[in-house]
Amino acid sequence: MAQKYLIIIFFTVFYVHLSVKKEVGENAPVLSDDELVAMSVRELNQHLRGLTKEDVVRLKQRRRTLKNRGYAASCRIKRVTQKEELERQKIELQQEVDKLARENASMRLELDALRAKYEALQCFARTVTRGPLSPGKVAPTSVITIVKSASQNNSSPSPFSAPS
Amino acid sequence: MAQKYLIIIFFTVFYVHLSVKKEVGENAPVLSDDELVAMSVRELNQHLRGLTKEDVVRLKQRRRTLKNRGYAASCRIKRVTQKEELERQKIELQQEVDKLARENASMRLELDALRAKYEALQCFARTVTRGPLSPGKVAPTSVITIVKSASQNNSSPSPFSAPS
DNA sequence: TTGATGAGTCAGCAG
DNA sequence: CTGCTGACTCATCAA
Repeated sequence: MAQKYLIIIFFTVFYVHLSVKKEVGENAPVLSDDELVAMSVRELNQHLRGLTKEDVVRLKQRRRTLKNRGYAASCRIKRVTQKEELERQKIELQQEVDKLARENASMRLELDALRAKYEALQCFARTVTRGPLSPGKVAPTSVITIVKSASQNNSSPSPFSAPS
Repeated sequence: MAQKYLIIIFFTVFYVHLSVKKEVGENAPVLSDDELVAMSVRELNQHLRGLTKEDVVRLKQRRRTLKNRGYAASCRIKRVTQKEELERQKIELQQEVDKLARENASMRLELDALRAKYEALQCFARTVTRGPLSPGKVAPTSVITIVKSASQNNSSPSPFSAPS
């Protein structure tokens, strides 16, 4: 009857299984996970003396699994580290953009102001140079005169201020 | 003897295990993973009719596991998507920084050039205005005269170039 | 219950 | 072999 053979097979399988478990139960506790994973190959080989071939395989597999656990952890840490790094760089670049934009805006203002001053001076120079020649038609241009007292105790006073 | 009981226990355990496997073997193939995972709860309940309580649990668990597989996949996709997005934004910001820096540099050149032109014009104006009056000592105070030109199409040609 | 995510496990690749 | 990473599973949390 088939069931009889099944029982025998099951028992056999389980006996093997049990005995293996027992051996593992006797030998494995000698090494903690931390010890096993931190051990060098040479140290490991010394602990492998007098063990079943199967036990050796089993122990090596446990070591590999423990190592993998660590690799997985560092993989995750690396992942979040890289992400944080990316975000940090992004913030840094954003700050640089802001700084440059501010510089840009202020320079644009400065440029506009200087252009205006330049043009004004240009007109003034025109009137001065051309005025004496033909006082008649100076223009449809308006004239603004600004007096600025710049020098306090200047030995060689300049009639014109430097551009702001 | 203990082993006798162990055999009985093992056999019992395995008999249950086997029969369960058999039931799964009979019922599971009816539904593919894709079908099961795509099924609504209501549809699922209809397929659950006439199944062992244990089978119901098993089928629901398989469904949950399949769903989880999908969740894990979208989690990974999301992760790489976010990373790509971050890198994209970083490149974008870097380009903006470059653009602003270029603008900045050219404006700085323009500003310097204009300042030089302004000062040259200023010197010229000084010689023109001060030369005739009193080449020596005019005053401890500086006077700036700014002329604002309002008209665009000036009929009279300008002796000075416009600011570049 | 559903969806998301950290951790652990395994497969499989690269050095 | 060692280390890394994608995929899967499970536990666990939040909605």
